[in-house]
Amino acid sequence: MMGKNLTKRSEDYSKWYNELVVKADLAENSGVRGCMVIKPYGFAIWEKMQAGLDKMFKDTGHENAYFPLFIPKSFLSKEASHVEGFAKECAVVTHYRLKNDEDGNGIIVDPEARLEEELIVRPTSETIIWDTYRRWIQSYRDLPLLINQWANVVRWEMRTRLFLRTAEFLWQEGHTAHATEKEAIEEAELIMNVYAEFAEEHMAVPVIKGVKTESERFAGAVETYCIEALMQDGKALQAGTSHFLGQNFAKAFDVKFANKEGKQEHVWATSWGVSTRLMGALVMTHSDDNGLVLPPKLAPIQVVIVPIYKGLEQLDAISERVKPLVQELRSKGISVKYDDRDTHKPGFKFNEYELKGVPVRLAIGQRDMDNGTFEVARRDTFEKETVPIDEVVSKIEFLMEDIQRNIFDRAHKYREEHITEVNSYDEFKKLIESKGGFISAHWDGTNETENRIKEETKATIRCIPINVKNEPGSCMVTGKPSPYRVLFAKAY
RNA sequence: CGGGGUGUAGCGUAGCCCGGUUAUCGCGCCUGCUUUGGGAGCAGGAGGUCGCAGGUUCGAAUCCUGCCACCCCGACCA
Repeated sequence: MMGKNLTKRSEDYSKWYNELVVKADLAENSGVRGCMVIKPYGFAIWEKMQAGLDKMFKDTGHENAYFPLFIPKSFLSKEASHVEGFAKECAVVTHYRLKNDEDGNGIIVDPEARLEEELIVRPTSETIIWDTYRRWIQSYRDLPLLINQWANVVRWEMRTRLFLRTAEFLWQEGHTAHATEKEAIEEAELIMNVYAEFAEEHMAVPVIKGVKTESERFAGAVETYCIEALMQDGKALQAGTSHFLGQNFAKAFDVKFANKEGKQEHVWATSWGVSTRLMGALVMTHSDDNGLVLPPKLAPIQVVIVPIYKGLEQLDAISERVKPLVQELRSKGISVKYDDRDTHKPGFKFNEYELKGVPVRLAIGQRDMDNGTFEVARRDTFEKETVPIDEVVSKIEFLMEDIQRNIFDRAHKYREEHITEVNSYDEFKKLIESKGGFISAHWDGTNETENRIKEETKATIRCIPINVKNEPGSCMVTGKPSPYRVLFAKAY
């Protein structure tokens, strides 16, 4: 089944999901158009992501709240570019009742039960939140308002992809209100940095921080900050966005506050979000042909212990030796599974936990019982080592750090090797089709050129990197002046 | 939404063009014995509204119509 060289061949991305991810038991298609079922093991990874992000939000002064799933249609149309961006992909609730059909067609929508105003299933919550904020904000003393919500949203996409673009997805969306423009911009930048830190420190996924060009910007934003990751097949993935919304929503929803001088001003806003798409990023960054490779910080099971035995007597003896080790590891906050199922052979279990990406595997059989050792195997490099019992805990503590660091370094090296500077459009076209990855090139700053490149090569400007160095040059397409290089890639 | 493709047991599939016994095979599942340091072997067994609804026909998995879902390409997008 496995071993089909998925990592190098996944320009056919469905291989990732239909063979690798699903067989690793993370998720499956639900049969509802474009929706997925996230299975327990996959959801456990998401819960760890949630916990990590949530702590970072709270540490930076944010609070959680919850807003309604349904948005009155009229709300959505208040911010012009916002509605334009989302109108084409909204699920709409028009009725509130079913009934038995008199002509025997079973249950039908009761035509009598039409809503006076249709409700939109939220594609994002800016509108309903800003309608609420209007009532919550009166004075500069009410600011800043720093709120996040964990929720599901629905976007009726024409085409869906497991994890990367499902019709319904789980995410967090932050919505903040500030007294000054400067403070709001700082908030948007802060969150971009939080996202980048989470991606790199927790997910071990290296990202490039940057801002979007006008055409890639969020509907209703003045500036969109983003983190961009590179997958093993050479395609880029937008992993998170943070938007400076200016006063667009404040004006559309009439959210004003009295400043210290008693004058009414519109507030300045941000919104930001990451979604279950991060699960896709995690899988497509680290996995190999044997299945998932999970960073220890996000692995639901960090250490699995597999006994190798003949007969229940041996199993009992092994269990006795394993028990105190499990206790000690748990007391150190390491999640351990002792798999003493008698229904599967050790070899089967080895493969199963590799498929699931468990970072460290311990095996113990008669040989180890006699020698007072465990066999310690790491998922990222497949290295195996025999370790004396009293060194096992420190070995595992070392591996938790080392695997986390190693898979980041590996992904980072790959990413660095796939950022190519290019000075001619011919070279650009060649590279985007062959090597892929990010291409750093000069662009004249116009929509027209960006669109032309997209039409001719399918590559888009992923971002203008935040730490871009001034390097005047000329646009690879038009030859017009360009102040710095931007990053292009084919993207998911 | 446009083009192409698919839907048969939990999973993967043969059969469909050219309608005709009891719908094929593998994995998985159940029972028993032997196994257990890298996905076990043998023997026996269970499991099917052939995506859904109509139609043609003596007879439909197979032909026709409609619908639904999924996959690929395009447009769109976290």
